[in-house]
Amino acid sequence: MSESRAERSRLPRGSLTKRTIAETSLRLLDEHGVAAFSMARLGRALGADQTAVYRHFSDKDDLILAIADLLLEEVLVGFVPVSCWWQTVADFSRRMRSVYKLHPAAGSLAAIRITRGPNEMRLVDALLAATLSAGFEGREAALYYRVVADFAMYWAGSHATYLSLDSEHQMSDEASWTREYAIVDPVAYPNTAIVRQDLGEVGFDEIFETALELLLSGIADRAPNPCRCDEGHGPAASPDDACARRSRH
Amino acid sequence: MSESRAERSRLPRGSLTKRTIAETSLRLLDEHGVAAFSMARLGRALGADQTAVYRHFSDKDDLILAIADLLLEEVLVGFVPVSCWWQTVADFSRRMRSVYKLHPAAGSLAAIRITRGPNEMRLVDALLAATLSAGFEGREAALYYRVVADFAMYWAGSHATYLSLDSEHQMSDEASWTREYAIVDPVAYPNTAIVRQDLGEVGFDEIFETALELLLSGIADRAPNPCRCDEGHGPAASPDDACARRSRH
DNA sequence: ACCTGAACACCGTTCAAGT
DNA sequence: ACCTGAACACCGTTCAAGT
Repeated sequence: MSESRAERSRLPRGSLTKRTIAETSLRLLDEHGVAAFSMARLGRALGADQTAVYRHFSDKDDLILAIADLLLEEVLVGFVPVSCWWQTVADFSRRMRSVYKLHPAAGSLAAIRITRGPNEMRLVDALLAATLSAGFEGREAALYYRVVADFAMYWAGSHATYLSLDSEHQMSDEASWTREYAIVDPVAYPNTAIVRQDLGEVGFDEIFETALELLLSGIADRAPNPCRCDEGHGPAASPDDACARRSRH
Repeated sequence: MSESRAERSRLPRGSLTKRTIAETSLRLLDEHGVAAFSMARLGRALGADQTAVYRHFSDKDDLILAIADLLLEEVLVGFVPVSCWWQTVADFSRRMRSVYKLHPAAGSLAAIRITRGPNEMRLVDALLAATLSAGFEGREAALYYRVVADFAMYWAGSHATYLSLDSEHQMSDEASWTREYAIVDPVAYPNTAIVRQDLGEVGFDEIFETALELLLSGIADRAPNPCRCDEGHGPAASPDDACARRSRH
């Protein structure tokens, strides 16, 4: 935490770069949330005047795109496309969500932003490779690529936004809102009353994994090529579930 | 547009209510976007001092929740749960997204916010009725309810946010970003190069309908009860596709 | 009880001036 | 070429004063 300095001397010439500014922004967002992400606080954290950032970014939105690219870079760390397209898409979706959950404030700002940077291009190409290896062609390949890419983006972004709002309102418990339904009026809302106990016990991880499995098994049903792996597809997909479904073709 | 008044006299006593303030906010957001949604402009639009709003809402976030509830109210207009759970869930998801697309600025602010108002409770109960009628019970019913509710919320919110950003950056064409991939380097990104022509031709409506159909057909595969309707399930689901799948059980 | 308006502590961004 | 700092036009919110 070198956010404030008692005495600040003029910074040496090339000490501010796009990367250091973006990294410092990300640290600031991680530590103090969206509310603390102002140009004034960023300048202080950099040991520079707040307006020095404008030499490197045209405006705050431009800086946010650089932060979004940092997140994508983190998604790419350890992401290795494999021959099985199911595994590749599932791995990408999980990594995307993990990184956004690790950086909820940055994730909420980066959500659905298109950076057009090399990190994004690499991810797009890897996902398209998976879609093509599933046997889809042309327009259909583009469609299913968009479906899985948007799915991963929207869920990661939405969960990050939720966590970001949550920590700002200091409620921390991710399932707290569902507990409010436990005291619902059974006459006005009979169906809610039936599952009132269960609603609070379903967590975001399980919801995400279920949605992911539904999506991928649906695509597998429609894909010309089954994937080339013989085992299960991760935590939520048991072998006899996912692979048996694919072997119908 | 009565946003500005040359001369403003003191407002009569009960002329400001939660509802009129929320409705004026929604109109302001629709007409001028998120950037124009300030307490100062809201006050002017109401013909009142900007601080008068604080008599009715504790802060701006409280007001945003009221706007979110207005959107849910609009989702409920014409929403009639039917005996077929597939149709009910599909109808809700489409209505949710339609309303958010009609109000992109408000939708981007309302995204993933929980209002706990009666409109929300009614929607939750209707979706739970659908899930239960599919034959799911207890914890599993709660899980599949959350999957479809979150799906609808995240896609509606993300598309609204995208449209909201879009109109702020004045690019309007929803597929413009995909065109940039048309000039991609085929050596560095070989898979992208293969489908470069097709990427720009896939629209958000088609992506959404495909994702919805994948999700619902996946749930139908796992549901104890097929739904009780004999026809197709809307624009994207042809009879021989959706209903044939369900009749496997 | 409800609306007003001055005041406060912030914002993002611009631009002429420094080094 | 790069960083500084005063300045500008905004923000959301508080609170004592009006009616």
